[in-house]
Amino acid sequence: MEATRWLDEREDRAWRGYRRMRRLLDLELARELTQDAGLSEADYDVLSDLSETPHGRLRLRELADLMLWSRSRLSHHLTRMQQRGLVTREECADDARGSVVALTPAGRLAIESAAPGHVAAVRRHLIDLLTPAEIDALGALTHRVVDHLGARAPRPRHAPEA
Amino acid sequence: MEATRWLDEREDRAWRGYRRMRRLLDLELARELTQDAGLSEADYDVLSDLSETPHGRLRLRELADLMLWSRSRLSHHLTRMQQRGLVTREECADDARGSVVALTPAGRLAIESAAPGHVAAVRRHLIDLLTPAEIDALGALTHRVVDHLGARAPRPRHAPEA
DNA sequence: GGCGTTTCGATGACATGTCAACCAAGACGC
DNA sequence: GCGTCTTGGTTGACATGTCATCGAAACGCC
Repeated sequence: MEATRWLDEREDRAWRGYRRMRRLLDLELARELTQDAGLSEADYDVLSDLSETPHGRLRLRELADLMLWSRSRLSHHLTRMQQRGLVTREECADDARGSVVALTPAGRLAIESAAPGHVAAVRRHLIDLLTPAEIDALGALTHRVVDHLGARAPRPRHAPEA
Repeated sequence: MEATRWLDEREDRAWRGYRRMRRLLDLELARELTQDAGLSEADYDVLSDLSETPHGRLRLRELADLMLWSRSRLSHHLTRMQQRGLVTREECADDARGSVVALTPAGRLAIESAAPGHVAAVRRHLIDLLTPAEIDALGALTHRVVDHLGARAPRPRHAPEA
């Protein structure tokens, strides 16, 4: 057990800033999204990912992996979105266990109406506040961290554990 | 209504990277924290903020503002932490409505045992992956966004609304 | 002092997320 | 084909977060 390397002043500033930004940005984006479009961020992300696929369709598992959600969470959430008419579940042709999530016309309308406002909010509260160099730096740094974490994310079959 | 300024390739890369990092980092830090210290991130933040004050004490409202939590959320959470013996509520001398949250010895022990491991994890999965320049850039950029958002956060008394 | 307004915190109903258990069906070895 | 193991998805119990409401106390004005 070695002496802890605490964060120095600059590291601490970055870490605290990150956490605070995270929280404030979340609150504000969620607030605007509910107010302007009647969607939660979760709803938006589901609809957004679906709308980016060829036919607005994805296997439940694929969508869950894409969003880094548990299947359970997604299943519960889809049930609620289905009741609101935003998505439907269809049987899967090539795997009788599976189900396919599909965007309804209402769902497509919802995401298409919500997107411009949401993107504008993302710009207003984040992107447009950054210099081009900062945007590139943020892109580089986040992807590096994602790669690092991603490597350990999808735990191998039996989770050998260190 | 003007044409939407969608995100260009670099902006999109930064925005997606940010969201993905956010999620993965959260999952991993939370996982390690529960495993190593039996604390949730919420627990950790409460204990951490308390331990940074002179006597491990804060008014409930102050703590809520500091954490950007609603009072209701904090109140519920404290009830649970109190049952686990990590904090206590005390009456407030100068304001009979108020209550003061105080760290118990067990609470202080918990945060002091958890901190080194948590800081190490933050280093391992984020800080140590960044160059000094990136750390400074992250500090600068996040604080700018926080200032921007903070200005509109604490809604004025009667929330005049635009 | 008395009255209306605001703040503090707690609470209960409800929305959302997590976890473990489950069933059904594919995959694989033989 | 037949056991066995793994995977896909659902479900129910429970943990956590949100929202509206409430009572008590402080504040401000007269």
